[in-house]
Amino acid sequence: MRTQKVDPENVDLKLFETFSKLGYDGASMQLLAKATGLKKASLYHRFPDGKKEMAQHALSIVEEWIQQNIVSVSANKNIKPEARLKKVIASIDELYNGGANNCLLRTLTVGTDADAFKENVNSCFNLLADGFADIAIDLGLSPEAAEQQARFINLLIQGSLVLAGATSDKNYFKNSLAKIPALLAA
Amino acid sequence: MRTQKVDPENVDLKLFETFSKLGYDGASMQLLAKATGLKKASLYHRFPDGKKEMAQHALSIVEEWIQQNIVSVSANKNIKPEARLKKVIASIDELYNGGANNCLLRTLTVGTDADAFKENVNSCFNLLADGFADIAIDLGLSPEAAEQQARFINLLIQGSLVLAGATSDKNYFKNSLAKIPALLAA
DNA sequence: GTCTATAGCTAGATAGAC
DNA sequence: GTCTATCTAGCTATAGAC
Repeated sequence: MRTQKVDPENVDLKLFETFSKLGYDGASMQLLAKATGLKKASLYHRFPDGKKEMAQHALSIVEEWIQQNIVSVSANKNIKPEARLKKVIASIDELYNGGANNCLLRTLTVGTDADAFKENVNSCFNLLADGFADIAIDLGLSPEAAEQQARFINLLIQGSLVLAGATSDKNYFKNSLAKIPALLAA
Repeated sequence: MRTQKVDPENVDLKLFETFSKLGYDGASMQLLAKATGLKKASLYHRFPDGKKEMAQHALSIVEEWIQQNIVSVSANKNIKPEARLKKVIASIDELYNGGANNCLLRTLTVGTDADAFKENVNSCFNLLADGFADIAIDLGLSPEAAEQQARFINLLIQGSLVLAGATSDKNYFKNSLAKIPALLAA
């Protein structure tokens, strides 16, 4: 196996960023090639099933990110739940660049091939909710209340990103993140 | 002027629906033609500036809808604010088909030509917020609190539509609508 | 005002040299 | 593994008959 001349992790990042910003239909192969620094044919070498595979790969990157930065952290009983919550909120702040970035889970649910991504998008939202619910339970909420609040946090984040993007006012996002601790208090 | 063989209002509706569902990049001229029942060339006759004008037109339809169903109703002092609120919530429920439909204001903010629609999308969100704030003030909230809650309602609606769409669970939307009255109580 | 036909281009995808 | 060159199909948009 030859050495890859372009760093795979950077390719991953650029695919994620481009699909997040432009959605599936808006992210053309030309733009993806320019963003990654690879020619189109090279992208097809890495992703033989084409653009759909690239978007699915971007989704899988998000799923791994959620596992590592939300689910694993949320389940770590060695850390106080308050501290875990602070960590996952900081991670989400970073993921969305303080509210400046779109969410891939949202942008991939609109377009001609939205159905192809729905299952994986749904499972990402479930993972996120599971993470928040884990912390909420350790903070003293009932499992039912924890799940309900965790789902509401997903809603707050998505709504704030839509409004922040549409109005260029990141405060929607910042304010929503700030509300989370109170929502999970017993 | 010859008679238009295809009802303009139905064309408007289909443009709105198609752009809402698929976004700007996903709504191809072919699909728009099929949806409206007009051939591509006929669509260009009605919208000489092409697809961008069609999307802007769909946006303007939404803006008019908001004026008529939210802003005007919210400002109508002849009706009790509680009743006005009920009406506008019912209208929003209808607009989004109980949470089954995407929001055009959201889908047009993602894609290669998102910048072209940002200003009008922003003004639609402002109109919506103004409507809710109007009612909130009449319900006894301070102007500052009214504006803050009205913006939060926009966020709730958008977030709930994203989650409802991604998970096929309309309860996200229904529950968010149900929360609105309490949010505007003095 | 609507249509058929088509121009001109870009899309996603592939072949084969290196 | 990456590239140039290219294919076909789809895209937006236009010309011109009716």
